[in-house]
Amino acid sequence: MATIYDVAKRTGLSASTVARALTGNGYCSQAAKATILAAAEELGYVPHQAAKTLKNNITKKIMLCIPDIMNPYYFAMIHGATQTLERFGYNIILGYTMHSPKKELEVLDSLKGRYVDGLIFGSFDYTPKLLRAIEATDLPTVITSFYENGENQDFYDCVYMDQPRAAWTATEYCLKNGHTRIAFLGGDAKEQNTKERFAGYKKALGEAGIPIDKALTINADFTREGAYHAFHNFIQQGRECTAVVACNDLMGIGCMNACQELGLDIPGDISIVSLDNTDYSLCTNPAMTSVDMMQGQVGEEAANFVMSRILDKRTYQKNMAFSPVLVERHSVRKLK
Amino acid sequence: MATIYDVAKRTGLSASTVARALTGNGYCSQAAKATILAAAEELGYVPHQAAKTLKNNITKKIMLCIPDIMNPYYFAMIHGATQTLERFGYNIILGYTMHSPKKELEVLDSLKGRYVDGLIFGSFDYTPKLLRAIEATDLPTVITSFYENGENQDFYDCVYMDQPRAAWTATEYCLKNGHTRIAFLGGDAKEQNTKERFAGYKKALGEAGIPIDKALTINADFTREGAYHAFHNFIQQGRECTAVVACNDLMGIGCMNACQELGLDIPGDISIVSLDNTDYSLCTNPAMTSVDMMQGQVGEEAANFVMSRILDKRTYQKNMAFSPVLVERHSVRKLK
DNA sequence: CTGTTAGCGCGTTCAC
DNA sequence: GTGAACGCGCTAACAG
Repeated sequence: MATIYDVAKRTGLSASTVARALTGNGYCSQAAKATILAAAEELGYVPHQAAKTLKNNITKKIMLCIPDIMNPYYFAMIHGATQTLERFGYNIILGYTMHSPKKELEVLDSLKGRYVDGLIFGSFDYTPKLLRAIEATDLPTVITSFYENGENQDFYDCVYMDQPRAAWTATEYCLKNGHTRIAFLGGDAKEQNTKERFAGYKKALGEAGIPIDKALTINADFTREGAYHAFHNFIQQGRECTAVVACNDLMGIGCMNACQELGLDIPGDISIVSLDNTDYSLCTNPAMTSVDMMQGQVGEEAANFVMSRILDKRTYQKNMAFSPVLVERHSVRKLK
Repeated sequence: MATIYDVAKRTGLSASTVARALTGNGYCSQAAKATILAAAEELGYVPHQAAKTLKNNITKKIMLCIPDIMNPYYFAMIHGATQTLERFGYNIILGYTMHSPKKELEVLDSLKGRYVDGLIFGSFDYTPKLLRAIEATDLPTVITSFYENGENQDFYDCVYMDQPRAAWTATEYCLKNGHTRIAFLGGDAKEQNTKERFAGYKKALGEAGIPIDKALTINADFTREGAYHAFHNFIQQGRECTAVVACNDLMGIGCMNACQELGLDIPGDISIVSLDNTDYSLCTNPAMTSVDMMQGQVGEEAANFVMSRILDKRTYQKNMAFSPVLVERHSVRKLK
């Protein structure tokens, strides 16, 4: 690999002149610059990243940390973030926490080696402990949920979908179509994610004057299989509902699978609305009505937010919430 | 950030003793080691990655380059590679070539900055030019297709699914079930990927003594929408087939969408087999028979192959082909 | 067993 | 305008 010293030797100039010519910082005659550029080209000179980093502490890399690589929910986010960061000449390092709090802390700990300039972090469940670990990295950070730390909030931004509103939108749509017995199909009730979505569901029912029926709350695990079994049980226990709000597309599909097996028609017998609006909702038959969570935009803005912290050295907090958009398809029956 | 010098000062020992204690290379008394470890812990010392890299030229990063982030086909591959590399303490840097030859060359060129130790590269279309660009990176490389360069093959490995065999398997399955008018739904006929799959389709028909009918070849673009329109046209032009071999799940689903809209029953009127076996094939109704391309294993082995080039300094070529496995579901009618 | 020294490649002083 | 010199943090060679 050619270094600036090779270029210096070739041109008869010194290494520091070469450095100035190449970076554009400091004085350098036009003539010298031209010969240097030509020589660099000839030698195939490319600056050594590690040497630059050691000098300026700039890695040109951002870690994007997500709970689950196989979940299509995150595809659009990765896409959006990648596209935006590329314009800044930044690369993404993928972090993968496998839905495990322990793994999250491990990944964050490894970041202390300063091999990235910033962090975009997605989790199902923010805790004070997690936030402390994020703060300890001392990295410009954006989290993809809204979370109030209580104390110091300035070290991270929130770019997120308004989760309660998304669930509210789905529930409200069922109500508007005349449904009153609406089941909620969520994940672990203790995780922030499910809590927020449940809150939106509850709010919509409350506004319609319908009390919460605990028997209509189903807790699964955000997977198709999990939801399939959970909904199968639900029906076999004799529970009755005319509509289901599923907390993600995967669970919406699991629910559909169960209905098909049990001979229940969709939307004739059971209506389904899910959250996410990934491509999965186009694959089902009938196509599934789903609430778009705009993960592409979340990824883009999250990237813009980290970059503004890095480039403009912003040190105060900025948050940005997106509002969900319901995409109507054919999985909900109009009762009125 | 604490450095070894901070630890040295704290313990009253020299920086090199600290380095030896921390890396485990070279002599260091147990007593010294204990105090050093304790001090390092206290100070929250973490080695600076860039400094290490500058010294040993080891980045502990692999670039994984794929054509399309939104395509679920690649997610199992990312997953497999990530899991394997993690065991080696390696991270993935995501490269995204957007299905564009120009972008591929750009990404490869950027790699000359030596910010990764190895490369796993996926493309739809390998060309001599592309291979030359890969060779120019001078990086241990695995490509996820089989491609014969003609000249120097030693600088890269191939870890791949046997594509012709995958298409052969799908076609053979239709034949075995009594179908004879079988359409081929592929991508751009000029790209290696579609060519290989078409070859398998052709071989299966040939073995059954059925001539290729050009009218039954449909060229779309590997997307759901593209396949939807292409198949819609196909039917409206009055072309007739009893089965379709779709080159990926997305196109299989597009084909299903078209059938549903045209009032064609699946599998009653049209049978569909696709390649990929992503989670998408479980979302449809009926569930889609699909050929598993084992992308998870491809990702894992590709990672193992790069690592063996890096760690064991292997310089000769190794290739590995996987054989596809058909996963039978309910989208194909048994005519006999 | 430990400390001194030098260098990885680059960028930024500071003299000239 | 340009070059010499130094340091980012770490490691390896050598000397003690």
